[in-house]
Amino acid sequence: MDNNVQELQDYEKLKKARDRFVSEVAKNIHLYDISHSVGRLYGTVFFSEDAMTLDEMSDELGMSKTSMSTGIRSLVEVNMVERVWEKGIRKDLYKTEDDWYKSFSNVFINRWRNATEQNTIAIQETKEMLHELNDTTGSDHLKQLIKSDLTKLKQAEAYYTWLDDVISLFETGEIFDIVPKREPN
Amino acid sequence: MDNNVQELQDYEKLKKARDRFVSEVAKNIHLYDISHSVGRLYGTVFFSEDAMTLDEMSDELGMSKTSMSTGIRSLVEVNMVERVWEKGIRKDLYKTEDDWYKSFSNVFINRWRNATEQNTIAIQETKEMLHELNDTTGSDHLKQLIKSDLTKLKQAEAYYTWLDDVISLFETGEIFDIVPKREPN
DNA sequence: TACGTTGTACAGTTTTTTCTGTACGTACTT
DNA sequence: AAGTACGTACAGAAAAAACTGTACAACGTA
Repeated sequence: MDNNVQELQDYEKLKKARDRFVSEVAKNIHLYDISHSVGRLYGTVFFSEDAMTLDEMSDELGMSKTSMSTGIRSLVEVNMVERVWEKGIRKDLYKTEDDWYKSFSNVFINRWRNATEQNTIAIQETKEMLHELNDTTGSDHLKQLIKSDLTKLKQAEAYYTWLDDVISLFETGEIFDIVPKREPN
Repeated sequence: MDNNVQELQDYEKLKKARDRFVSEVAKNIHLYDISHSVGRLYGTVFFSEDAMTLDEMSDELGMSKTSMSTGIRSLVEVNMVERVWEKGIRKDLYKTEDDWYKSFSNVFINRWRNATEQNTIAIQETKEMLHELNDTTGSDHLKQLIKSDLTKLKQAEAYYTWLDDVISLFETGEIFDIVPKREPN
């Protein structure tokens, strides 16, 4: 039937349209420390009408089920995707967290919080090492270098403290008082 | 001489101390889309008393001069490192931008601004494609899917608009009114 | 209990990224 | 003009990351 042919072509067009967006998301998702194809995976699940099974994702993306499994897991870990249950369905089902403010902020906050924490610890430890060295060494030149290093570290430390404050802004949700959420129109 | 031996050991300790910090920076620098070893390179230049030449970096890190060249270039491109001139020195000299607020914010802003822009464009285009399809298709089911897709895209769009606002906060420096810079103490 | 389904650990392969050495262009020096 | 020093383009090597197929454990079903 002609109608069916036309309809199939139309579905193809839908796919194309979706793909335009998914490709772009995938291209930029690395900013959230997520790989390109996991980004595509996210996009695929995002557009799916219903929650998807691993097999469906595998079909849709033409990739191994193993990849889907690990990919989805990493998305679940950062709360961008959640597992859902449906009566009578034995397979695991997944859907994207639909609040982007939540899902993306979340990833962002976790990664950056973690990094600043680690860096701050490293600064403290480095400072300690330098102080100790300063107390034990007899070399004036070395003491001079240490002094200069400490100055640099203190500046870095100040920056990380600030960054930490910024992250808190997001963590507490205060950011939404300053930059209000936008309503879809 | 015993004193010399001791002093050498002390310099080693200085290196170790610096390394503690540099390693951590390198570990987390990927959040700024910079690779691990370019992160180490940054750290090395950061601690150097004087501006460094490519050869010095190469020695210090035990890596090829070619790598130093490309690494430094990428750091210069994102304004984390700058080239400096010193009278009588023919080689290129580099030092780190010492205002971390500037250097890091800069990288961050550029990358994210770029991503949101591209994503927003993609959303617009996808929306157009969907609207067109909606106008031409005869399938009710398809129209339903399109409607659902458009809703999702509008939500994403709202999120990106918000994100764009947030980035502007940093770009304009307004963020510092809200979260003031910290003074090193 | 035997059998089929589903998800994932793991080892090996493929792909991508990073790193190096060579070669060469440019610019300074003599 | 010839010689030397310097930075980088480019091609290939090495390393890292991503992907796949196989095998198996867990669980449900007959």
